[in-house]
Amino acid sequence: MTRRRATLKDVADRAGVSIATVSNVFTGRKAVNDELRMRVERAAKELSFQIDRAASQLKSGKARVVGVLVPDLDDTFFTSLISRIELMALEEGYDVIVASSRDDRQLEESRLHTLLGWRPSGIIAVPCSDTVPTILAREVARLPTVLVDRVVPEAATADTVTIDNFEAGQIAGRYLVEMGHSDIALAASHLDIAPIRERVRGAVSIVQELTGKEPVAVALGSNAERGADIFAHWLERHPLPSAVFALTNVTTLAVLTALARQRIDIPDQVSLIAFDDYTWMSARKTALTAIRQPVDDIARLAWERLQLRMEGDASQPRPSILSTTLQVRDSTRRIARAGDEEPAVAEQGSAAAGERQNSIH
Amino acid sequence: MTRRRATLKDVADRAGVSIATVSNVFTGRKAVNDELRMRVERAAKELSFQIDRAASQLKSGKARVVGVLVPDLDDTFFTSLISRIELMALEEGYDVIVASSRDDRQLEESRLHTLLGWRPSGIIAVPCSDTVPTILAREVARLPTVLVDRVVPEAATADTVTIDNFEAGQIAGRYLVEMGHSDIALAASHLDIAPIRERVRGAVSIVQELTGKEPVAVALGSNAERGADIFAHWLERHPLPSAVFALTNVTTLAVLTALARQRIDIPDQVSLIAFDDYTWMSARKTALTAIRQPVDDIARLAWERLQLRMEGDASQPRPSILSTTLQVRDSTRRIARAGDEEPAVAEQGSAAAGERQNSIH
DNA sequence: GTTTTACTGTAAAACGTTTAACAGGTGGAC
DNA sequence: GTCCACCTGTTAAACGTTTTACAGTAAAAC
Repeated sequence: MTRRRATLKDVADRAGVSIATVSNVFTGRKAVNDELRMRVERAAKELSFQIDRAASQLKSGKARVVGVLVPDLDDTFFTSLISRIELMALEEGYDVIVASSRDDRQLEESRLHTLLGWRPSGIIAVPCSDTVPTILAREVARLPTVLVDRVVPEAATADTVTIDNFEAGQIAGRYLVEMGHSDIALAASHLDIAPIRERVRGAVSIVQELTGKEPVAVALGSNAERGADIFAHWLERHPLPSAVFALTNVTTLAVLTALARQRIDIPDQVSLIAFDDYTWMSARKTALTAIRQPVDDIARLAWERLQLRMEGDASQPRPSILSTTLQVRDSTRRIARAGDEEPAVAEQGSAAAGERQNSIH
Repeated sequence: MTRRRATLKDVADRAGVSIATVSNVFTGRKAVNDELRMRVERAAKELSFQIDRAASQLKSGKARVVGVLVPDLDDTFFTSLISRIELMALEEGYDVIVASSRDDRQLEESRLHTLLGWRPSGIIAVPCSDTVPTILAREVARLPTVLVDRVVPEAATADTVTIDNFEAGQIAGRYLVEMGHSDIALAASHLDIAPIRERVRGAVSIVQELTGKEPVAVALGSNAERGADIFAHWLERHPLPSAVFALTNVTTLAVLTALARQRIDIPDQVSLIAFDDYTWMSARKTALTAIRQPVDDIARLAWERLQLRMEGDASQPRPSILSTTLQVRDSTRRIARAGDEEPAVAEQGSAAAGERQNSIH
């Protein structure tokens, strides 16, 4: 019943040819007479034969697998990356092994270690911190590697694909200032992650330059529920800012949750700029103004770089830096500028405080 | 520079032992003298040696990989499934190969075929239609297989883990009727998918039993943006129902998008029950009442069943059916029942029509 | 008619592991 | 003192492919 799996030899015997011929039929690297080919194909189908990848890979040394490592498989940013990579990999005949580091440096190393055991043709990794995992740094000479998102391009010894995080911060900051805001909170995840720091730096620098005021950054972690608690707690001991810029999609969720819980209205009481651009962000009465990362481009670039490397390109590691765009929608209200014709900020602040009082009861 | 990868033999030479000893150190299936063991471990570290899985698997016949096939890697329901499976797999020392069938029967077969090439220890698959892929049906005797979500448990020849879709429809339907609704639209994805049909059947049966009216099902597909267009279009040629029950998280998104676009208020103009329960559903002023699938339990059960099979359990295939729960929040308004004290439904309908008129301009 | 060339098919040697079978040495039981 | 068991370590044979080298045949070139 549980019959042994068919091998090249079984097919060869049944078709009355040598295993080399069968192999040639399957790999196509040598012409095979039509009649024989058909015999082989029929035999293979009858035995539901399937090349054993382990054996194939062992002998040929070529793997047709890429490893993809991300910090969190529940974060839609990373899964949409994976979805796109999986598609391109499929088209080129590669399979994808996924691993999640769960934002844990140690797990990251160990996941990479087992990933490497597959002798993959390449690795696309989103590190969980901005120090490149030692195991990758060591392998980078022999293993095509592309680092995505959470990287400092200048420090990396491999190809990188990142967005211009500083610019992203600036874009959001400038827009908020243009809309009259200067009392701004930055909803960060972790301040020790390079791209987050850059987003903060971008926003802070432009807001400071234009208004003289410094936005305050709050670290909410990378879990939406816990982040909501932290932000709610923060709201209790600080005056309500006139605008919040969320620096990741998870902190966007955290901020929204906290705000909803305290019945603080967007954008009447506080304006919001979200990060990333997902369907749910527009599927609401007040659609969210958001900084959009070009996920498609990120995935495509990462794959293209990886492919080049897998084809043997040994040139200097190259950083690719993509721009984000601001999707203007309804969650950012124009308010009168502080110090302009009327003391709008104060008014806004007190109104908000009143409402909050209300909701905390 | 691009040095050859270290093998057992390299380590053995450097440590001055035989390759069998090195293998024993790594697999631990035979005791090795402490001193030798340490020599081996040091040599391995110095060469950054790593067992070649292809060779190991070829020889031992054991794989320590499971394949996971889902219909869509952009659907959070499936990715949260994967996330949980990956964690449990990790704990047992398995790696995970993911593949997406992109809701395409043909691609599904071909993805499964390549998945099988890995000789995985097991496969967890969410079929894209309710007919079990032929290739799996054929393999099921020798390959541990668990089918999840989109399956008809009675028809499957493998273990299945599903929710009680009929019951889910009933729960939502009953709740809507209790809240006074009888004019109900069902936002389905595809009506040819068994679980969707069951959800429809559940909702229709209970609503019909309690009110005599039959909810109408609309097929919106499995893409939120396109679904929103379809639903918007549907709204234009039908009177606004008093409630919508979305049967998947994607159609939830589609409905929300269409409603937001036409400025139809939830729950004032139309009530909504969402499907699945994600953070973004509560992170809004009117948090969504939703049917919650026990994703954790689904993933856990699927893994446990798979593990049993991988350990050799050859008993009859067993279906596991889990219950959903209704998370009552703010998106479903209580209205006066049709035919009761006041003609609320008609009033509701005309108000909605007016508003819609407005938005279509 | 002989030599080339081209074309197909096969034999056989790896690839890096696991693992059965064996070898050598030590210590205990008798 | 002999025998046996035990403990460690090694040898060598697979596993199912890919691929090189070669053989055989037929067609083309001379």
